[in-house]
Amino acid sequence: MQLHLLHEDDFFKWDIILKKNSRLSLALHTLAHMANAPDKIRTSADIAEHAGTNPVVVRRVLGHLRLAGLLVSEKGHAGGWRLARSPDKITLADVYLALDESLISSSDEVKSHNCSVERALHNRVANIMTDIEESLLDRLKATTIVEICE
Amino acid sequence: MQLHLLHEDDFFKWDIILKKNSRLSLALHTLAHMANAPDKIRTSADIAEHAGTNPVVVRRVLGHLRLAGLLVSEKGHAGGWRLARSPDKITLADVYLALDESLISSSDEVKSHNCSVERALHNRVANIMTDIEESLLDRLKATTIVEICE
DNA sequence: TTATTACGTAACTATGATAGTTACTAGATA
DNA sequence: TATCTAGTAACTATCATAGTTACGTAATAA
Repeated sequence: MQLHLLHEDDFFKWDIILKKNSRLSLALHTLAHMANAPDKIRTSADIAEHAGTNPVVVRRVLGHLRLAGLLVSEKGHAGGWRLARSPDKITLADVYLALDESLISSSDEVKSHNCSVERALHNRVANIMTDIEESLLDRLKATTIVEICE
Repeated sequence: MQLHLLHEDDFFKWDIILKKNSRLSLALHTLAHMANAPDKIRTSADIAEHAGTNPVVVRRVLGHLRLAGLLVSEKGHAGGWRLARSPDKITLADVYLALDESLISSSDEVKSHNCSVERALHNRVANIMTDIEESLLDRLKATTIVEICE
């Protein structure tokens, strides 16, 4: 434990996210359904029931999509969620980015590495992961949420 | 909570690993140092001290590399760890695979999805991630642990 | 105007993955 | 035979995430 406290920054960690991450699943699943009936307004309760989760979790996740301009939400009677634009204008990359997902940890640019080997290793892997993430985004950009339902 | 219990399999989750995963960091860092002095035998205690972690954690992680034939370990006096083959024959991909890392969860082929949209979405994303992982492995294969120190 | 509906969000709890730790066994060597 | 080191089981600690409760805010129907 002392070791951890003394050396916790010694190691870089290039973090790849999405592990057991259901936010992207929830977001894409919901958007895909919305793409099938773009005018229908859905409540977080309905979405949550279909997805097998909690309305608060739904509002939490879809809130990111609202901030990114992919969804709009309305309060009160007959309120709920709907697409903010045509579903053929929403790509998987839009959703990925809206949720701040990234293969590389943002805490990556963490404190300097004491060890030159560590620095070199970090640079190598960071370069690779940056390229890979770019490839991933290119692929995600090539698919819209409409295409999922076809 | 009941919802979770009732519907926990409703959602697919394509898991991408490495998040906050220090196993790969520890493995590569250690191998890179070993590549600098291939004949030197290092104890898990020495490695742990340099890495700022625990000898048991080191043995646990390096054990995977031993099973994969990248390292050998010896017990007793003057025992410890060393490379099993020339460092220019060990690529980053070897290490990645030795640790059973994968961008895609192995629990991905989980129970059937009740929802056709979910199935379609899963297939789309799984295809993309499979391709991306292949690209990643290609990139990792192109770098050996020797090159890190140069 | 008031009741109802639904989002927005804070604060807390539960779960699960991972690392850290202790303690022991097995094997090798001085 | 004493010492050193790996191997490993079992436990604890930490942290990220999801789930939950509770309440405030806004919109609308009556």
